[in-house]
Amino acid sequence: MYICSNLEEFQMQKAFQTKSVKPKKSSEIVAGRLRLAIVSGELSKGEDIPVERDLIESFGVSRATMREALRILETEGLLEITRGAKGGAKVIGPTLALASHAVGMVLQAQDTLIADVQIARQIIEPPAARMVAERRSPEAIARLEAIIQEEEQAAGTTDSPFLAMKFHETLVQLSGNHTLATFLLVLHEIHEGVAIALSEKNKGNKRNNKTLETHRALIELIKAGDGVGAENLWRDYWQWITPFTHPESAVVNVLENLETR
Amino acid sequence: MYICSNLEEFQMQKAFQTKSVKPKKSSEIVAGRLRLAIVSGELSKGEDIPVERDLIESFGVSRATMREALRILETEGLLEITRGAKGGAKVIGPTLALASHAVGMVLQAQDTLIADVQIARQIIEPPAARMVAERRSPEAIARLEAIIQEEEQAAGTTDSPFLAMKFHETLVQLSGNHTLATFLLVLHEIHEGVAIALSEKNKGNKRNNKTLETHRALIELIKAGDGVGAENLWRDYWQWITPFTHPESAVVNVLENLETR
DNA sequence: ATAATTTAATTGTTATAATAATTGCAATAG
DNA sequence: CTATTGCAATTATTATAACAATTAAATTAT
Repeated sequence: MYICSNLEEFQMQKAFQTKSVKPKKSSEIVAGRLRLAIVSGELSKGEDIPVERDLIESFGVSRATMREALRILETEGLLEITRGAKGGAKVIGPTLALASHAVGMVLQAQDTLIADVQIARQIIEPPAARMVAERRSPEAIARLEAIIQEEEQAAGTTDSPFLAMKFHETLVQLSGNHTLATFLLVLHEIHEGVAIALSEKNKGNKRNNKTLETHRALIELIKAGDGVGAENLWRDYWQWITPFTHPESAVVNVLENLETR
Repeated sequence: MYICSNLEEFQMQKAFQTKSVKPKKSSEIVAGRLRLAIVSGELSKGEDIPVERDLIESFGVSRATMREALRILETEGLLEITRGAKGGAKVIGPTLALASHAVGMVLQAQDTLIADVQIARQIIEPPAARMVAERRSPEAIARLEAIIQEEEQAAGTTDSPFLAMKFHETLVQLSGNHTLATFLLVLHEIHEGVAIALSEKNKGNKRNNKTLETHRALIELIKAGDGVGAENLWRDYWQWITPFTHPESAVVNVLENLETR
C-alpha cells in the first residue's frame, strides 16, 4: 500500500482544503450562529436582537464572551450596538462595510494612490453605463431622471456634489451586474472622504454645468438603447473630470482618525 | 441676533460634517492604533506582538477591553492568535483572503451567480491586458514568457489549468494598477473553487491549445506595445472561453460550515 | 537516550461590581 | 398649556479577579 512521503503530496492527491483545524473559541461559535441567522434572513434588517442579558442566558456563555462575539459581528458590519434604555444590538447588515475596509487595507498596505483608484473607476464605470443602456429598463430611466431633477433644483448648492455621487452610485447599481456594482460601491466608499474634501474647490463653477449636461445626455442615450454611445460618453466624461478629482494624489487612507493623545 | 430655528438648517449653514459623533469605545481606539501600526508597516507580517499582559499595561486598559480589540483585529484578518506557552498574537495581514471573503459574503447575500462574476472579469481583464502592453516592461514580458514555457512543458497534464490561471493572475498584477489587480485577484479567488471542479471536464481538449495559442499571441502584442490589439485579443478570448467555464451558473458560496450543535 | 511527567507561560472563560450613556417620564417654570 | 429640566430605569462599557485549558520547554524516570 502506497503511503505519501509528505503532507504536501498527500494534500495534492486528495483534494483536501487544509484549513488549519484549530479549536474554535466560544465567541466565534456564538458569532457564527448569529451570523447564520442574519445572512439566512431569519433575522431581518433593522430588527432588534435580544439584549446582552438575554443573549448571555440563551447562549449560556459569560458576559465577556458574548461581548467578544458582538465585537466580531460589529466589525463584520452586521450589527450596530447602542447603549441606554431601548438600546442593544440591531441588525444592519450584511453591508459593504467590511469588504470596503478589507480592500482598503490591502490597497493602503501597497501605498496605493487615489489616482490609482480613480483610474480603476474610469475603466470600470463606462462598461457599466453601457449595460444600463442595453437593458433600457424603464425603472432605471425613471430613477436616474429623478436624480437629475434633484440636481437641477439643487444646482449651485452644497448638495450638488452629493447628488452627482448619488448619480454614479445609482448608475452602477442599475448595471444589473452584482459583482461590478459591488466593486464600484467599494471604490466609491474609499473615494468618498477625499472627494468631499476636494469638492469645495469646484463649487459652482463650470464643472457642475458639464456634469449635469452629461447626465442629461446619458439619459438620452440610455433611452435610445445606445450602449456603445453611453459607454463612450461616460468614458469621455471621466477623462474630462479626472484632473479635478485627484490633483494631489493622496494615498488611500481607510484608517479612522485616532486621538493624538 | 438670528438663531437657527432647527438643527438641520444650522448644519446646512455651517459646513459641518455631521457624522454622528458617537463616543468611540476603548476597544476600537486600541484596535485602531494597532491597525495603524500594522497597515503602515511598522509591525511587519509574521512579527509577534507583545502578549496580552504587556499590551494591557502599555495601553492602560482592562483585559476585557484588550481582548475585544484583539477580536476586532482578528476579524479584520490582521492577527492570528495562538494560546499556550510561546503563544500570543502574530501579524498575518492585511491579506487578500479576507477581502475576498468579505466581497464574497456581499455577493452571496444578493444570490449572485458565478456567471455574474465571470462577466465582471470579462469586462475588467481586457483593459488590464492593454495596460500591460502599453507599458511594455521587459520584466513583464519575461515573467509571462516564463509561464508560457512552463505551459508548453506541462501541456496535457493536470497542471495545465493551474498554469493558465497563473497566467491570468500574473497578467493582472503586471497591469500596474493596484486597484484593478486587487479586484481581479479577489474575483480570481472567488472563482477558483468552482473553476477547479470544472477544469476536469476539459482536460486535454482543444481548449488548452487555443489557450496556449492566445497566450503566445498576447505576448507578441505586448512586445509590440499594441495596447488596443492586446485588449481586443483578450476580450475575444474571454468571449470564447465563457461557455466552458460556467455552464451551470452556481451561486457564489463562501460561508464556512458552522457547528450544527 | 528516550519516554513520560511536571512546570511555566499564555490565552480562553467565567463571575462580579462599578461606571457611563441613553431614554422616557415626571416635575417644574414660564 | 407648553417647553425645559431633573430623575429614575435600562443598557452597554469598563475594570478586576480568579480559574480553566492549552502549549512548549524542562525535568525526571525507565
